[in-house]
Amino acid sequence: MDTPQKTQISTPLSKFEDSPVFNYINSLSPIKPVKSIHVTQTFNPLSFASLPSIFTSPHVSLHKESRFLRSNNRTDPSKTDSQEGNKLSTEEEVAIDGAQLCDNSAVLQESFDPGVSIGEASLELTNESSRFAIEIQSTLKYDCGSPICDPVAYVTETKCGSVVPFAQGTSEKGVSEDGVNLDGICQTYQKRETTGCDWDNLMSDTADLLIFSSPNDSEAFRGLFHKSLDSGARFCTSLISQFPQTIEQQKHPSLQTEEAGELMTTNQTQDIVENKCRASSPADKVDNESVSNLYRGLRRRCLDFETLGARRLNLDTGSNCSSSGDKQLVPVKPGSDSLRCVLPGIGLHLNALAITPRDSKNFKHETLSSGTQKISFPIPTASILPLTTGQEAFFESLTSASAEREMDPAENAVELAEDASQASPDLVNEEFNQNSPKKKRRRLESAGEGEACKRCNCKKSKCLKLYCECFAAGVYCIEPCSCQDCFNKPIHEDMVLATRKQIESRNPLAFAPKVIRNSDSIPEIGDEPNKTPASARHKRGCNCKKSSCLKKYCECYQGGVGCSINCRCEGCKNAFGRKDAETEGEPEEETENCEKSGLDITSQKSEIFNDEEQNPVPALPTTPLQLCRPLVPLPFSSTGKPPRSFVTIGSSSGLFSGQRYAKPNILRSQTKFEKQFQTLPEDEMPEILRGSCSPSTVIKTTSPNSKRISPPHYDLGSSVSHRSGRKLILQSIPSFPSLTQH
DNA sequence: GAGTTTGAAACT
DNA sequence: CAGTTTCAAACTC
Repeated sequence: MDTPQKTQISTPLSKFEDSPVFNYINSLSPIKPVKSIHVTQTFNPLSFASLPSIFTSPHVSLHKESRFLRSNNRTDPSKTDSQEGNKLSTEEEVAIDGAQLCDNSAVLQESFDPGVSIGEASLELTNESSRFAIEIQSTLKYDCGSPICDPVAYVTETKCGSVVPFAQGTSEKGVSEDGVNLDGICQTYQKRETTGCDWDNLMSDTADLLIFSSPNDSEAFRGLFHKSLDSGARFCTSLISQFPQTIEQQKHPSLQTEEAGELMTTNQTQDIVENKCRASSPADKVDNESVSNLYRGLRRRCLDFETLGARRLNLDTGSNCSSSGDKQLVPVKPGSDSLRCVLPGIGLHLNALAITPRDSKNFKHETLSSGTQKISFPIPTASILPLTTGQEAFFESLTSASAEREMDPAENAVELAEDASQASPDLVNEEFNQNSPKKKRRRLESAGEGEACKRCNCKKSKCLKLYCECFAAGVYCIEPCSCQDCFNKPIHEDMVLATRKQIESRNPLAFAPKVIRNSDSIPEIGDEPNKTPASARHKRGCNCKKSSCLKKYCECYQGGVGCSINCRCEGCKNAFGRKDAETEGEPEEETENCEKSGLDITSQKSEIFNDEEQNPVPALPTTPLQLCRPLVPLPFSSTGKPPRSFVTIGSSSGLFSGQRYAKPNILRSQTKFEKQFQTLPEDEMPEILRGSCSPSTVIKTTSPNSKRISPPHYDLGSSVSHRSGRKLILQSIPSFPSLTQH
């Protein structure tokens, strides 16, 4: 019955150790560090089979999942207690949650405590990571199929004294099985329960949000990674700090450090819960839930960071978060895409920068298709890493998994548009799976044809007409091009510029992106269903007659956007959004917007952006984002090159960020257009906003500033769902304080 | 890899 | 603006 861990770790519980319930719980599962693999599993059920034995059971996930589900159900009397099979009652689970919270705090403390031993820290972290993964899984509701639960482990591991009460609280009905003091128990229990419930509810309720949020998290990770020295913990801390610190600070004024911040996460939550519990009114409970949800979302993010931080800790013995796990970062690194195609001397046009969901899509596609890859991924990584400890590997895998996770959720829930960030995953994937032909192919594509690295095959146009993709994209032809008699080279700059000028004179928007994408709304081109981002449309529309807008012949389709009223296509079946669908209910605002944007100089029809309408696929009710997204299979498969000219409008997206690419010679004439487009983001923004929802599609890792509006009804959730983790946090912050004050 | 299909670009 | 031609990508075999 007594696990070694229990003896060692659960000192505070001594009082309650004797309780049958407690013992029972302890007996259920020895504490085991959970491997990050779970995360992967979470997003890819298929991968379960391939899980290495190394990792502790998927059961945990199952348990957690069930746990969350239950929590959800809790509100709903008709909850299904498949979990009853798990020997832990709901209350127990609640207790576990509470324990978990405590554990988290403890873990955090320890992990960031300089004095803490690495091994210990890593263990803690591992658990945390596992939890995190589990939670994610739960959110996704993947059924792991295993009843086994680690929740116990939480209890056992819990270093918080609070755990005890929580365990006691297991008697939800107020009856203490142990005979423990009911008063204390009840109170504690209520707190715990609330906490647990809230968390659970949050998890389950916000499953959608989570899905979306994870990308955000990923972004956050990326951000962290980018800040090589910045620790994830710090990031988390900052996030946390934004939260109603008041409460926590009041209690822990001294907590200013990262550690404190993390602690605050849990502590605050508890405090809030406490307060809520004290307020017995149902209304309060509701509020509490929302608050807790907020916390939860926060916590989730924090966990990610925490994990990272932990990982760092492992890597950097002694130095907290001093250095970020580069390995993780590398894969996640948003800028990776840029690396691919950066070719010195080659100018990059806005169009070129514009898009490129494809790579990322491909990446996703591959990953999804082969569940094993994801799973295997962590292992190789671990092996690659110098890390000797399994935990290290674990962290590594976790990290990578988290990175993938970002993408997966998006895919699963809805097709999220891809960003540069995704491209990076692509790289990662490639790195780890170089063996597969697909990857190779992709690599070639990305390397040679990537957005910035278009390759043309012109024979008669001399690459000085829009026929030439390179030219159209505003880039010089480069080695990979198979063009003949090419004049689109720096050597012929004058000619190129002159030609461009000529073309522009004929059509000022000739070099403008054909598809304007909101950075946030980039549709995924992968195999997943897509939706057209509300803000993204082909400016001029297509004219397809035979392809039904289902092939790349269609510029709209190629661009990953739905057809609009601007299109003159026949028999439109654009997976990203059919013309007819769009026409049915497009707001006229769009038109205004377009006109304002100046893109419509050519008197192009206004773009219509209503994903919902366009997308026949029912949106997920819970998440605003989901609502917007169409679940259309992603058209672009691995091979797709980026569409000719797409512009991602957004803070981070390629368009402007793309300028980072050296754009030496390229067509200075462009500047005019560039200016135009630069204005676009803002102009477009209204469109985005107008769109019932910004297509959750995207996760622009790089765009912290992306303008976006959270859907009206979702206070917390909406904010959470948005891509940029920071952004989300900020949004949530305002609401949060008010809630906490309750 | 060659040939066909397709639709945008260019031209009239 | 509409019709035709040119062109190169996308696609098929």
